[in-house]
Amino acid sequence: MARGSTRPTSRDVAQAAGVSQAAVSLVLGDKWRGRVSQATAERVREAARDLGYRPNLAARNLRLGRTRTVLLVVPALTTEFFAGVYTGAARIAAEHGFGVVLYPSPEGIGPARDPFASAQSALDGVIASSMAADALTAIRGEALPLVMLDSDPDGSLGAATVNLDIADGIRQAAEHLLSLGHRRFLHLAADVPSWTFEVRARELAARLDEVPGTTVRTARSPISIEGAVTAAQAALAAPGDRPTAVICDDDQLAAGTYKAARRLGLRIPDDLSVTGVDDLALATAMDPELTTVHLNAELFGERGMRALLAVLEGRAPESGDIPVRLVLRGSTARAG
Amino acid sequence: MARGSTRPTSRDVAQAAGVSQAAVSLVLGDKWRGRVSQATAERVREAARDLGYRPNLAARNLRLGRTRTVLLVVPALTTEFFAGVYTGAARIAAEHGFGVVLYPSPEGIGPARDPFASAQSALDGVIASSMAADALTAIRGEALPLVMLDSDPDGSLGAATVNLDIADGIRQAAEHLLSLGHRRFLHLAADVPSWTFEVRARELAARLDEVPGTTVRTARSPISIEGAVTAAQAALAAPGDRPTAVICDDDQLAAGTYKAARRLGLRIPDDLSVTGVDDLALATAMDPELTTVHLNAELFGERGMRALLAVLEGRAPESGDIPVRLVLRGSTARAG
DNA sequence: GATTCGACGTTATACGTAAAACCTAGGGGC
DNA sequence: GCCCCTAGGTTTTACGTATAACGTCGAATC
Repeated sequence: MARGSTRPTSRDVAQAAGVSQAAVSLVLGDKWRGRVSQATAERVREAARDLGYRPNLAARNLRLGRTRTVLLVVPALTTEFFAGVYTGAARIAAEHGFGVVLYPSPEGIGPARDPFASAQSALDGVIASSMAADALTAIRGEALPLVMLDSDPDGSLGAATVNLDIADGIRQAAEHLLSLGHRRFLHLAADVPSWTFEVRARELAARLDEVPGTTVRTARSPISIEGAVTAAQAALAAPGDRPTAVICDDDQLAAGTYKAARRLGLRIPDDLSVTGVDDLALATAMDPELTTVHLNAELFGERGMRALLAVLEGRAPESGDIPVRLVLRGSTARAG
Repeated sequence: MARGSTRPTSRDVAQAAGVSQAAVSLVLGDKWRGRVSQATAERVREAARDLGYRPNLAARNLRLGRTRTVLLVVPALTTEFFAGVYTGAARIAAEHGFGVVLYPSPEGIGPARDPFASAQSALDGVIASSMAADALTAIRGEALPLVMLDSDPDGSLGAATVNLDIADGIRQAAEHLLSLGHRRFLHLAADVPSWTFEVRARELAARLDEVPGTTVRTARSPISIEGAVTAAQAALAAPGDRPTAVICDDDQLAAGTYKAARRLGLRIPDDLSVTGVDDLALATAMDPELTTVHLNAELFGERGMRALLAVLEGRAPESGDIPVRLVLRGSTARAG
């Protein structure tokens, strides 16, 4: 195809078709109705095909002042959750002629590298998870159209937000465990400063406060299976009456709790009920399968992208949280 | 910062500093030794800072004809393996002033969407996993500098390859199980056409053929925990002497095998030994912990990026496969 | 005192595209 | 016969940057 030398430009196509460069631009940009004859348009398209012409995106972006590319800033890709968010966002983007570039907040790449230098590409807008804390300040400075995922609607300084109804999910989990007779809880919380985790803590405390006789311990852990093992083990082995139910901020923490329970000789769900949040593949791989709050990651990404498109077009984004639901499996049982 | 109107250009900076646009370019491009006085350079830098100037990447890319951006094409982001590859590649890229854009091969986005349209950005080169099959033909057509990950060194048409020494890993696993007395094997293979899986099958067959009295069944499964459950269950329950050891193409398949074993009432490792490949976080979360071939994903990404940089500079990429090692844990035991 | 030279800049140009402004011929209306 | 309109193009310009080519002025060389 490419003759080894340099890529063909629209001028090369014009020459091959015997027209001006402007005509090529009109035809290929589909703006030729009434400006170029049917026959000429066909000649141009044929020449472009023969030469293997691909428009130079740098030139187009420069000319148009926009790139039809948005950045998706995520905390990490160590679980399939944000992969799902990306899939949803990319699908909607593709339907509107946009591309999505992923920016996983760097761990070990360097101290808070600038996402915009990294993407090396001008951007029309940004979708950012509130969990990608170190990238957020840089994003703010750019004054780009911005949609925040799982972020405080009041504290987001006017940026559009798209949220999962995580409060309702935690409420469902608490309700479920209460109805099974549990009264002594452990909240295994993610040690990450993000609204989405603050909500979990607030909602859980609020609900359990309403029920007389309940107690709740809180332990904090980094979001990883290994980290959760030590945190859960310490919290479960602490003096005082042992909790009978553990509410984990996500499925990885729940997996760590399983391992901690094994080490302590506790059986799930007989001695200890456990719930998670996310519904990763991990959740059904464990023994017993994990009762967890299912999050629709792809829908989350879709809604995020739709909101950004709305912002870009000056429309108001769709409002309302995305519903979630507790999936009952084998890790929860009647308090013994 | 940006006054709500439009972003400042190098010309705005020039005006603010009382110099020409060319001088701004020289100073900010660090090419001013002997061409601009120290004092003027400082004035320019200050003006740029005050205005919040950011160079327009589209313009720079157009002018230079390169983008210092490479594309990393991966099959999926459902495990942390390719997240590690990205981290390694991005680290090396950053050291050389490059950015890395991730392109997860689409599942459900559309029929083989063009990665280059998607990235919406001109690219200097591509690093592609051989597992991202549907994207590969599009990549070939672009005649871009290309590095293949885990691809057949002979069949890659001259593209540079960087490979894990997966053959050695499988050999270590087979050796380990043979030394424990196992003779009846199940190979749970990934149902994905990729060199990296062909190598596993070939190497395993070759090693077991050398030992008289061994038998090996093969089952194929899509790469997911759920998919592996059915495949492993069927293969283990098939008529004939049951295998005593299962060699899985990756850890997700191993996790599925655990679940299948539970359903069949088989205990690991007493009734069944299991090995995997990858060493995901999953591997140590399972009970018992999984004996598996540890792959250094970050090093893999680093080597891939280094090879691409070499290609871009016309040097020969470093050769030699990346070593791997079997990590012994609790899922393998003496054949009963 | 003419020449050279380095320090310090400026002017001009090109990258490839999109689109506004312009041109030309032929036909229809009056 | 003149005017205007439309179809079917072309010429020109601008996007913002990097850099090659070109000045200028004072000091140093011979």
